[in-house]
Amino acid sequence: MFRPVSNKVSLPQLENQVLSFWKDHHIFEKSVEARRGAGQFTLYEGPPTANGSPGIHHVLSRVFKDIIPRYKTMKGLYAPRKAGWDTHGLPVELEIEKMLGFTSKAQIEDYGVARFNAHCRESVFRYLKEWEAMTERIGFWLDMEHPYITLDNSYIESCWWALKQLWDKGLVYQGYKVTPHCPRCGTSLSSHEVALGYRDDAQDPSVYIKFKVAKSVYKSPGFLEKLRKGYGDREADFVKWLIDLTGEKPVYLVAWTTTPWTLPGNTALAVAADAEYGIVEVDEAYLILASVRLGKVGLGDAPLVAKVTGSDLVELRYEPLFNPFDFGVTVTRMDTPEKEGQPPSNVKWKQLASFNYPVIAGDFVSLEDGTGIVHMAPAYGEVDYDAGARKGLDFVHPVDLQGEFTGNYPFSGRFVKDADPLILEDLGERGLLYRSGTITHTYPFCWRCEAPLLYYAKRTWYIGTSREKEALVLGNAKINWYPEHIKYGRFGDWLENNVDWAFSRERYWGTPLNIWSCSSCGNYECVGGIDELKAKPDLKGLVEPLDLHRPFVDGITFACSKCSGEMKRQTEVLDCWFDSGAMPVAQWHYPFENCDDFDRSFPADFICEAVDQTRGWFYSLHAISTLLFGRPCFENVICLGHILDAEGEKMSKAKGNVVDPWAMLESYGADATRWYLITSSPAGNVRRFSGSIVAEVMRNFLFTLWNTYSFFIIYANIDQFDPKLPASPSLTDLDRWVMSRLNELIADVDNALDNYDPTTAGRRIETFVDELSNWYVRRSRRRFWKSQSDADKLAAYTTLYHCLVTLSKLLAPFTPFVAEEIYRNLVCSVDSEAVESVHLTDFPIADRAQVDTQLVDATRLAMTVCSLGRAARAKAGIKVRQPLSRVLVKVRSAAERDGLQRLASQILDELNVKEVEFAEGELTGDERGYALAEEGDYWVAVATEISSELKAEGIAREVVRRLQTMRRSAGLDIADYIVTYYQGGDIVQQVMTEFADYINQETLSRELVSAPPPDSSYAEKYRISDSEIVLGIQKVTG
RNA sequence: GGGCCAUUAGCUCAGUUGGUUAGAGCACGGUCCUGAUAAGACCGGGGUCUGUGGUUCGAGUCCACAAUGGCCCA
Repeated sequence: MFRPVSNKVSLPQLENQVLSFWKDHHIFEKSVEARRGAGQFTLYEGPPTANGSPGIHHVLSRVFKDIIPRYKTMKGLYAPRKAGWDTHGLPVELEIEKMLGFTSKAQIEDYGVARFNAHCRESVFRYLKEWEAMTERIGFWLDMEHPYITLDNSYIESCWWALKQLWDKGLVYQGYKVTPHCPRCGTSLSSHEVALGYRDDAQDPSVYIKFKVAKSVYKSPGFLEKLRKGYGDREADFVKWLIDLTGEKPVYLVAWTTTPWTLPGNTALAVAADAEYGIVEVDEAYLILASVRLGKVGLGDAPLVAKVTGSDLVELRYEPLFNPFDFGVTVTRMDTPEKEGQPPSNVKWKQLASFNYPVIAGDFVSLEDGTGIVHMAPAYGEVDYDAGARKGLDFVHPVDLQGEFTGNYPFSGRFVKDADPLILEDLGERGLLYRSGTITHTYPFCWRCEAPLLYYAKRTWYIGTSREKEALVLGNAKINWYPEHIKYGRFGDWLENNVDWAFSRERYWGTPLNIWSCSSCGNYECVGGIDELKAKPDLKGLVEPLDLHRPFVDGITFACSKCSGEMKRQTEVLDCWFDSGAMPVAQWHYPFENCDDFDRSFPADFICEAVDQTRGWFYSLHAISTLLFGRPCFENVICLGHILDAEGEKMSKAKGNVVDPWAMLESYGADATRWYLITSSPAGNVRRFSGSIVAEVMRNFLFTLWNTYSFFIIYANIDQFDPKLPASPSLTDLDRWVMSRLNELIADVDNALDNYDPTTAGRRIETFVDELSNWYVRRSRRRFWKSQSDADKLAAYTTLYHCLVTLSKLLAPFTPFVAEEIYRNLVCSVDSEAVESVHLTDFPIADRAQVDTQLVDATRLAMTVCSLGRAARAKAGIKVRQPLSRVLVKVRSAAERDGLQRLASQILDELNVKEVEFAEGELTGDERGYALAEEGDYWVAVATEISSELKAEGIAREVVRRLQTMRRSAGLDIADYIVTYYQGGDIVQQVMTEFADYINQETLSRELVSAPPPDSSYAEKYRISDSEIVLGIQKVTG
């Protein structure tokens, strides 16, 4: 006996029972262990950032992460899945800052880093619990007993090891990075934070500045020869020509800016090499700017003295607006300027005794605004800084982290924005201001304190990833991306445009930077592990038990290997993307232990995250792996599109349009949610989330499946079907058809999953379940219902049983709960030897020999014919219940006719007609007395004439239908026997006699009694075909 | 400002190498079928395939440009 099931099922309730079963019987662990020794399939779990509650988009990625390893396990592979949690980073800190009401780093320092970080640690574990609950409930099988956690000492130590490897390869260096900086909070902002604070109505100065060409430089003895030697004849000749042209009159290069406070930091001017520049004479002086901009700045009418190209101007020198040496500000320069195409080295900064302010060429120079000459301040702009690094420009940085001027300028001590007017006034007095106005434009402000953000160069540690660009690109060529366009699109472009990774952060809650520097000689040492640290000479400040976080590592010092001075740790922490990108090694505490585990699980077969991770985890994984091992660490990756709300808007807490996964899980269950996420759109697409479609999925797919299953259980139990009996040899065409479709399905699903396409696989299953329910079972009902137990009945049971058991296995990776329920009842209930879970079985293998494509094609055509036949009946207004004499079917070929002939009984039955005839060719007009429907090359006509015999038979069917409805209304069991009473006119009497056997059989009537129904019976009165009829049914006991 | 992706019925999505009249499900109206079904069948309304050009005998499909939305980078 199978366990009886109701056709009214609560899926969420069922799922909770299945969860208990899995837990009690350790099914996940067994599913993994059963394959030990087989080939390994590795999923790298991208660690969720545990700084908030999981949302529906997290369910999405976890479902796709789950389905592939489940499939691979059933295909016989050993697929351990280690959970991971990303616990460090600015978002965690920001939440604690918010909780404590802090707005600046100073407040954290005052509060105490130890206390602050303790809050961070605690908050992270609070969210871990929520994540674990969600993960379990959606059926994402993952080893959460042994997760990697990025805050563990062991994890941090592996990160240290990884960084030390890069250090030893000379890939780690210190440079400057221009970042948006809030002068009030005293901290840099992440790009996400910057995006929060853009205002498009910011008022700023819009000023045109005159930079005086330093003709005196060229007049110094031998300079032109020097220039000729260093830069070539062209530049030297141009300078000579310019001096000849302009004589003693001053020449100015005109540049435009909206940030006058950056002018003291100006050390170069950039021009567009190919653009035309004009030299105009104004008030006994010459001005140079792009020809196309002359009119825009009011110089359209000024006398044009000469035209030159941008490249002529390159290497021209000009006088500083503010000579840094006059104002007590140092000038530095990278010792070994980074040349194009050359790897960066450990840059040393050298203080200079003189300055050099040149004109350079830049492809970033726009002729759309300004003057075509761009003011460059390497300390205050990213483009400026990059140009400075490449061309070896001077670096002047007279502003402190509070945004106030240092040195002894007239405006020193002022906040930069307040200094703007003073700077302009000063320049104006010296005749260096050409024009001054204001502009309204978009500018970023701090989202916390509304201070204008300043772009600053700050000291930062870099990893020289661009040096390994070729390896990164070659490695990517070996990765399978789904969808494919990411490979050479978004991800490939990112690699092609690779820039060095600025990986240090001036924060508190993170993996501490494992670089110490000597306070005496400036020597740097990178420490690659705890034992290495403990072995350092004259080690001080290490407190046991060791916690590898700030502030506990901050006080650890040791003796410099070069000068015996005191080595102190650099105060920064690592970008948390370094943490997660190092997970291939750090999850195992490699190379300190578990080296075998690492070897076996590297590289991963599969990873899966959303598309925003191209610059995040996908990149950090790829970069670290390539730099450490020279190869990619993942082979296949599904890159998911984002989930938007029902209106196509991004989900955000602020908008209040966030979908709570628990609402879905509680209303419709995990399987419905999973099926929706898998099949509703391809993995890589953006998708709008719709709870109503989750409900639809539950009704249309899961309930159809469930009802097919419960239909089988009901009848199999009545007939005591034993699946262990040998399969019936007398399969009908209907059976052979569904077996054909089943084996096609297995092949399709297997193939799609093998190609990381669960969506196509799921949609195929959906089609099959529909066909199984609405054709196979619908057409087979009578076979299950009939009273005699013959070979045909057994064939139907065997076939449906096989389909359902196979479906449970095919569905196991998709809807693991309902698959488990169906499998356990169909298999385990009747076979104590069977494996206890569908997830411990092998994935079905398609048997091509069982696929009869001719039969499949013929059945498809038969379905079309039935569809047209029903349409024809509807047109004539004749119910399907009324039998008709014949149907005429027009087909295209003899082969089609033969195919349909084979299935004639199905067509007769479905259309309720007595015979089918086939015609070829066009309509002849002989179809009078027929109702007709056509589609494409086909037409189907049903004879509309109803003889008295047919009419009587129709009434008999009508009576059966009423009796069945009454049985149900009376609350009878499906297998209860009844006595039927009836009263009516002649026609009723005739029908009840003539069709007595048929009616008795269909309604489980022992006898038909022509008498008024007794009071104890269930009775109703109807009008059938213009006759009054009274029917009554009474249950027979015993 | 740059790059990538998407845009097909009210909603969610199919639509093969360009080739008859662009499909399905949901929702809506009507009729039918049914002792597995919360389902199903048939009919109906609902589409300038985002727009504009181009290539072609022929474009939802290929190309260019634009719009809208999303993501990433500036």
